[in-house]
Amino acid sequence: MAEGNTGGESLLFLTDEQLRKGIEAMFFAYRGFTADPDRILETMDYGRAHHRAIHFIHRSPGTTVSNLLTILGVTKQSLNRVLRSLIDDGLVEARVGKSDKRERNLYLTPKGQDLERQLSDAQRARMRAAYRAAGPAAVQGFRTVLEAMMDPEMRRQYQSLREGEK
Amino acid sequence: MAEGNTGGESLLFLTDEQLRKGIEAMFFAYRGFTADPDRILETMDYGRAHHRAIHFIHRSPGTTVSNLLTILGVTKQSLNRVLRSLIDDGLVEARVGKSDKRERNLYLTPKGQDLERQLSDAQRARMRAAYRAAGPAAVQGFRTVLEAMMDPEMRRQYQSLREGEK
DNA sequence: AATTTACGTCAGCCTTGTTGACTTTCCAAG
DNA sequence: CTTGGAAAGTCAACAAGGCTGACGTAAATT
Repeated sequence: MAEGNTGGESLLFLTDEQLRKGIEAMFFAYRGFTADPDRILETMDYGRAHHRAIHFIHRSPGTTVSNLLTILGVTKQSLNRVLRSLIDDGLVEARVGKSDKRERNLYLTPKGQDLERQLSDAQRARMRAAYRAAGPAAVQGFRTVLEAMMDPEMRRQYQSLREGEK
Repeated sequence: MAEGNTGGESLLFLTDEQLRKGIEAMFFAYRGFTADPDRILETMDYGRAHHRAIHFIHRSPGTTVSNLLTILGVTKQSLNRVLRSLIDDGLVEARVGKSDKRERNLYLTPKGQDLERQLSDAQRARMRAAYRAAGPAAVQGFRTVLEAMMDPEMRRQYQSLREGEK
């Protein structure tokens, strides 16, 4: 980490100007981040809300509705509208919980997995290109800052989602 | 770019898993990023759209409506609704263009500047905390990756907005 | 048996995005 | 000087996706 940054670690010069640049970088980058999936989604009858649901169901197959509510941070009425259309269209399957029959365990159907693939391929392609252009050290810094920017509760969600990985 | 990825980090292992982590980091971090201004805005009658307009008017005083349209990427009808409420509430002033009288040059009134301060103070505080926690090298990487993630046109917007700085 | 939890749903509201159509103003080129 | 077209504003209608509140049902928990 001994970067060419003004003598070792030094102090951070956090001028308002620098911070404002960071803020705008987030704004413009997030637009790019969602642009590709958005283009795919709008050809179907879906939006970003469907994408988010699909992403996290793919990510944690068998997750319950209330888990999803916590992660997405929306009301059940709002999620239900989205989930309903995905189930009706045969992209998501909701199985009654085995141990607790009040719960619904959510899974992507093969059709749902197809769409998930399309969407995440597009999003990963952009992320990959950005990572390549920026280099490994930058990637590390990118993730570090983003993690520090999350609300504590969301950081826990983010990190706990990483537990299951190899 | 002399590709600094030769350093101890070796080649980039861009597994789908790593890319997915980056994607989720963006998702959760953006939530944190907007959380503080959102809380302030909801006490008034404003939303994120008002925040964006205020931000970029503050940023480039005297900018025209069509400049703003390009930067924000929305329709004029959508922007107009937001702009109208800001003008009616006395936060924004629209002066008829001096050289071209069809244009409207937009400025924040003192009242508008007050709100801008409030909002950006909140947002900067979080950004500052994240930067401090992550360190200077991480900040550099953060900005580099975000910039690489933008659409080319947005990157130009982002960079041209930086020209005027000292 | 009573209460709580998980989920679904109906109804209605708001913000913020969209199209399409139309007008006014005004610069600039013919 | 006339006219074409750009810039801006406005009206109307609509959709996505947030929200609240109220209510129902089945299952688990106490």
